[in-house]
Amino acid sequence: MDVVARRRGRPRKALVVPAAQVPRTGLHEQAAARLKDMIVRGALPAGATLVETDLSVALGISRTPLREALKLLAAEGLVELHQNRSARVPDWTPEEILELFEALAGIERLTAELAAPRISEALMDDLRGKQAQLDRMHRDQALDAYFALNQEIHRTIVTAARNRPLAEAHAALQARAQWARLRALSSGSRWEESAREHRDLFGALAARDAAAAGTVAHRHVLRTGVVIAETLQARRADPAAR
Amino acid sequence: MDVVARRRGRPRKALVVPAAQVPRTGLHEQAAARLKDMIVRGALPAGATLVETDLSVALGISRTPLREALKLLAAEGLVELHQNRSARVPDWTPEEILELFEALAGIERLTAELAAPRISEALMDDLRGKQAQLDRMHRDQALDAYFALNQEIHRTIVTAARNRPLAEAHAALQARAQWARLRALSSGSRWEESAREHRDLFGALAARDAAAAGTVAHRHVLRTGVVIAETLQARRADPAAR
DNA sequence: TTTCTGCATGTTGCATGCAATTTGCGCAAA
DNA sequence: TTTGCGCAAATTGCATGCAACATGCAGAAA
Repeated sequence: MDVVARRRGRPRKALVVPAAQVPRTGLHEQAAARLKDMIVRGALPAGATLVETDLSVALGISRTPLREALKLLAAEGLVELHQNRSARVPDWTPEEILELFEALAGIERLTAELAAPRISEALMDDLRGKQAQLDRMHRDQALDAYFALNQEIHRTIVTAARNRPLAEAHAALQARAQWARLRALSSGSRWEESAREHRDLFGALAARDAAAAGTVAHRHVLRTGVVIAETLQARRADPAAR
Repeated sequence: MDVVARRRGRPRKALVVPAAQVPRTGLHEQAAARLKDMIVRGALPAGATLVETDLSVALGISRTPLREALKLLAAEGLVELHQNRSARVPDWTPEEILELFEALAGIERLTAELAAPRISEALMDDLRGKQAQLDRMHRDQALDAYFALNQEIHRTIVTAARNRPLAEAHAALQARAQWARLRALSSGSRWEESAREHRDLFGALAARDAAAAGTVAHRHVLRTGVVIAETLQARRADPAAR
């Protein structure tokens, strides 16, 4: 049987007014986004068993789109699926988190190296502004805002690298990394170091020094991962520890 | 509502004989595997429109598992899904293929760097054997076998890096890369070069020289990508060209 | 007691049906 | 001719039903 359908008739002419791009999205996509958020924020705790019927009722949708959403999350490593078994939120060990940040560090090294020579002037200006703001937040000790902008800067650099597959790989790892970060809100001692690394990274990019940018990015992310993994390890031994 | 189910009753004791691990797998997974194969081999050509009903009949399954399979493939970039539109096999441009190999080269650099210090003796022996066999195939001009073993060696190195997230990212890119490789079966001129690079890579790994292994792996994959993208470009201009 | 077996219950995997949306095409108007 | 409109057919998105499988427990056997 021929399963390849072909376009029939003349192609429809494009509308003159492209009609506001409302990103209408299917229920499965919405469900995936909501579930991802719930897992990252801990509303669905590590180790939780997800029963399809319960979850579908909770989200107000039927099992069909929910199952599709779970498959998407499984592809990102956010849930574990096994044949004829309920989905589970993985309980990542500190070792796995370290592995994750090792991968993330490697990928951010690549993006930094690629971004250095090919970042556009517009993005460079954007980055300059963000870096200045980050410094202010550091000076003002605005931890939450620093945290958020930090993430945004990393994403900007990934964008500047202009490599779609790498950006996708990066995004796929980010959810789990965010889970770990939220669970081990960085201690103040690392803050100084982090801020300095960010200044170095920006400097290397501004100088279009690919090797330096890559090295700094790698060290920065890996150090972050080590600290987070250590914090998780300590908290695992003594859950009350802050 | 509480959507988190918990284990009830006493845990069942593990079987003494763990019963042969038959990897029973759902229809959606099988469908995804078959479709991936069909796309990579070109049975579903680039640009093809995939109508769910037709595909499900062709595969002998219903639309439900088929839709789940399509979602999985979309996550790997093997099909494009748009709201209320039929799935489509993307028609990757040579530029996109080059981007893909740029990402792949970066990731394989990372895996080579990680593998150099941490590869186990067993895997090193395995690799030694494969490298010797590859040299024989090169000498005997056994192109197909060389091609297949080549891929296997790359996967082995990824395994040796012992980093799950990186391995997953690598695997996700591999399908599209394979699509490109099959469509631009490498010209003989590049063969010599490729064989030499493989010897260099093995040498660097054997010497546990991470930097060298990374550099060689990166150059090797990127060169491959450049040649493939150029071939695709030429063939696009003149489809009859061999 | 401890271990095994069969059954009731809970849960997943898949097929099917229906409504909503898109698409193709004829036909009228400019 | 070209453009716009509207309807019918094709197609997707989602809900629901049912069979297969897994799980936990009661009761039998060791």
